[in-house]
Amino acid sequence: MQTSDLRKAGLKATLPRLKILEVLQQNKQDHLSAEDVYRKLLDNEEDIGLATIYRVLSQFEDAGLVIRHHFEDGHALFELEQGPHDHLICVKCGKIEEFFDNEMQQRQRDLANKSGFDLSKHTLVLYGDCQTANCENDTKKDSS
Amino acid sequence: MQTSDLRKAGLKATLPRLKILEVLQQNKQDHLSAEDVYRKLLDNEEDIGLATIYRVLSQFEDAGLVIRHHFEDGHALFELEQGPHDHLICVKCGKIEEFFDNEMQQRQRDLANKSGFDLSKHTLVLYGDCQTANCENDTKKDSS
DNA sequence: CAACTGATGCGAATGATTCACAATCAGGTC
DNA sequence: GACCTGATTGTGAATCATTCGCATCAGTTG
Ligand SMILES: [Mn+2]
Ligand SMILES: [Mn+2]
Ligand SMILES: [Zn+2]
Ligand SMILES: [Zn+2]
Repeated sequence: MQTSDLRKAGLKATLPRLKILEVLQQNKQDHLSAEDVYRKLLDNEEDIGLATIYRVLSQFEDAGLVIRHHFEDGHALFELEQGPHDHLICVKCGKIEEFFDNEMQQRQRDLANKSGFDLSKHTLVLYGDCQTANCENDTKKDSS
Repeated sequence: MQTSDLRKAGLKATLPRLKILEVLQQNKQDHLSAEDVYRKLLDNEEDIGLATIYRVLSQFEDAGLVIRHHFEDGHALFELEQGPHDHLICVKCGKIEEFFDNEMQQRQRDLANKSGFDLSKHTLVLYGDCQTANCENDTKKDSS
């Protein structure tokens, strides 16, 4: 039960929070907007106010449970914290892939230090053409 | 004269466009919001509508004259295109430094290829504590 | 310098996100 | 278990950055 996850984060285990966490866990692989979460909850007969979703996602972010991204369109996308990784986004179909490269992380740390910064986090997004068969058709509209 | 820059980009050399371009050139080192540009123009007695600034900045972006960034707050910041470089942002004072690392770029290309992507651009931002004496006071856009 | 066409300026519209606040709930206390 | 109290929620209104609509205006071309 994720009740303990919430308690551990210093948050009361309320129903909205449990349901939102559940949606995030069921979509580990995706990057969801607040609206996406809202819709998925509605599909599940859970009518939770959009403002609550925004509030809870921010609380989760503060608690280190989720990561908020601002990819190129400026809108926020959320995902469950699952360890460090970076993103590869297809500029044609919008597909988002994840990857992790230790050597790159190391080099980033070195570069930051070289400028006198104490690195705390980073954002790396690679944009390109995924060149797959089903690209382009599937134009930027995935869910469920 | 930057009139030729605009013509070359296929844009009419109008006064608003020339003035906006001028502001960008006078602030090469900064990353300006549309509002910032608007204010700087007002300071210069140039009263250009904010909507025009947004429109022109987008046109400049399409023409490859400027780069639009969405750093963590989601709001757009613009800068004149001046060749590839990445950013280092102080999480305390908001200072933005630039750097370029060829080896990193190479590694990014390799990683993208490994996933079958044809890399077209990337975004790398390192966040950390700049640890300088005038950090924290200088708070450019911070509050709390 | 007239005509054509695109560009501007304004204010209204939009869309994502936040706020205000009264009603409700979770979690500890007897 | 009932009670209390502060935290949390739902609702709608408010905000903020950004975009649109449209009447007017200005560059460019010949
Ligand atoms: Mn991810
Ligand atoms: Mn820059
Ligand atoms: Zn694709
Ligand atoms: Zn600093």
